Amino acid sequence: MTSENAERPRRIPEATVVRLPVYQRILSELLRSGSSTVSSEQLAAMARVNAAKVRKDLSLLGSFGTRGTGYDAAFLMAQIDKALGVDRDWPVAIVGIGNLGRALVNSEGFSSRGFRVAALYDIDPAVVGERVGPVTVEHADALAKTARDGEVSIGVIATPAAAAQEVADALVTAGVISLLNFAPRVLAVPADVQLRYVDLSIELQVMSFYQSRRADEVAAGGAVLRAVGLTPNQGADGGSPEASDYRLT
Amino acid sequence: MTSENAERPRRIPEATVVRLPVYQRILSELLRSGSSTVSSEQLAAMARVNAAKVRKDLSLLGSFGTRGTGYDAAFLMAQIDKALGVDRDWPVAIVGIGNLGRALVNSEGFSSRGFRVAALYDIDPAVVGERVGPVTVEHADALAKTARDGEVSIGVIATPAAAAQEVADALVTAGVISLLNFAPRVLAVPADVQLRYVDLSIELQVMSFYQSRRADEVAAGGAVLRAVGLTPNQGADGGSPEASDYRLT
DNA sequence: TCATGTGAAAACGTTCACAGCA
DNA sequence: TGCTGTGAACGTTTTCACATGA
Repeated sequence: MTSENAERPRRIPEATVVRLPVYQRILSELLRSGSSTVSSEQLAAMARVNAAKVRKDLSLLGSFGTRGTGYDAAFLMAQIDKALGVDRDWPVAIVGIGNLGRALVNSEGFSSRGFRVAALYDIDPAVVGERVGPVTVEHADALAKTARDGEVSIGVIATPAAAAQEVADALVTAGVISLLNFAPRVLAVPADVQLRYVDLSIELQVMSFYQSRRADEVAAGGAVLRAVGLTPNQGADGGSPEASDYRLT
Repeated sequence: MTSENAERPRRIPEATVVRLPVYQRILSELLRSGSSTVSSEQLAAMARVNAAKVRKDLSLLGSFGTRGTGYDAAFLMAQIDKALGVDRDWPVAIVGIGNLGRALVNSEGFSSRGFRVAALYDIDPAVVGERVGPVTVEHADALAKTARDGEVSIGVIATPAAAAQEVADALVTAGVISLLNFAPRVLAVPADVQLRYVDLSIELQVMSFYQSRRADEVAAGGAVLRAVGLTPNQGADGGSPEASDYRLT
């Protein structure tokens, strides 16, 4: 009962879902750099994953490649957009218009992929009423009304940690069921609300794990010899060419 | 040959590694709210995962719990810090001091977990020399020297997309082997450089997938009835209490 | 000839269920 | 009694290897 049903909607594993936007980014950059077709091997190198994985992922959406040639980049993008549901309208509200909120509003990764900044909220009187990017900042109290009117599909929390839970409550009460939280705070929301965290400190901790593990391996002497001394874009001496081959422009 | 070796360093799966910082955040909030012990069930509810998973994750680091009681929050935090390598010094450099860079420097999730802003870089003459947070912004040309002196362990890229690759090259050439990229650009780096993306557009696309999938289910009539109409902090009517029980203060 | 698409196998991660201990 | 720690069962994801087709 949804508009069209051209292909069977095979079940897409979560692991694939998080990779699809990565392929989108790569495809859009390949297109901008003039390529019109791309092989699973190229995609894999740029995404830093295995080529078979790329093929499996893409084959879940349908058979869009051409044997002996590869994939048509523009066509593939459109298909992934469809699978991700990005071909619909996604009005996004951002709450908290500090440095982070402003960075998000103006970020290139925002509008470039079809997402629409529908509303901005803050409680600071000095900010309310200001025009940031495409819209004017409203007082957070107005949130309930706007969201209830179906004018918001995804809520982005960019407030200080102390306000995050309160904002999440307000968004949920207003009927928003997808929250993206940039505040370093654990949020309590009902089980059927989609909630994702974007958190500098979490990322840094993961990086520190891998870097210190590597340091330990080196210290233990069991490590491979591919130590430091790497030259990214200086002439390759014919060693083992890997990921950085598919460098753009 | 590293300082101490009290427990065997069992191999920690990647999936666990990304959850450990989440537990850390929860623990630090529990501590602040006055709790000193925590059960796997509480941790699980707040992290929105299965309790068995929490126990498995933690048991990989050692046997730190007390049967019948739970885990000592402060002690557990210290153990996880050790496993993640966060107990070392992690000087971080941020390149690109726009709105995003400033938001990162001042972010609560930064210093609160022991990471240290060691250097800030930009190329805008209006910004170079300015003091932001704890340090003064240097010109990006100075990057090579500082980093080579071992003064940077993790590089954070917060520039516009157009400059991201160039900055990544500079960081890698300077010997930085862990990069965190906030720019919406695919980067080519040598295989042994640790590279992670933090990307609004990727997150939004994942959210849109799950929300549109849910919409499809509802439209198809096969969905559960747990539709909208949720009340997060308004009185519970005795239904099925779930995650939002463990709400803090 | 070259690169996709896909069964089948292997690796990995999650969940169950309960023994063991405070 | 209550909650951890963990083998064993289960499910998912990755990888291999090759048949298939442009």
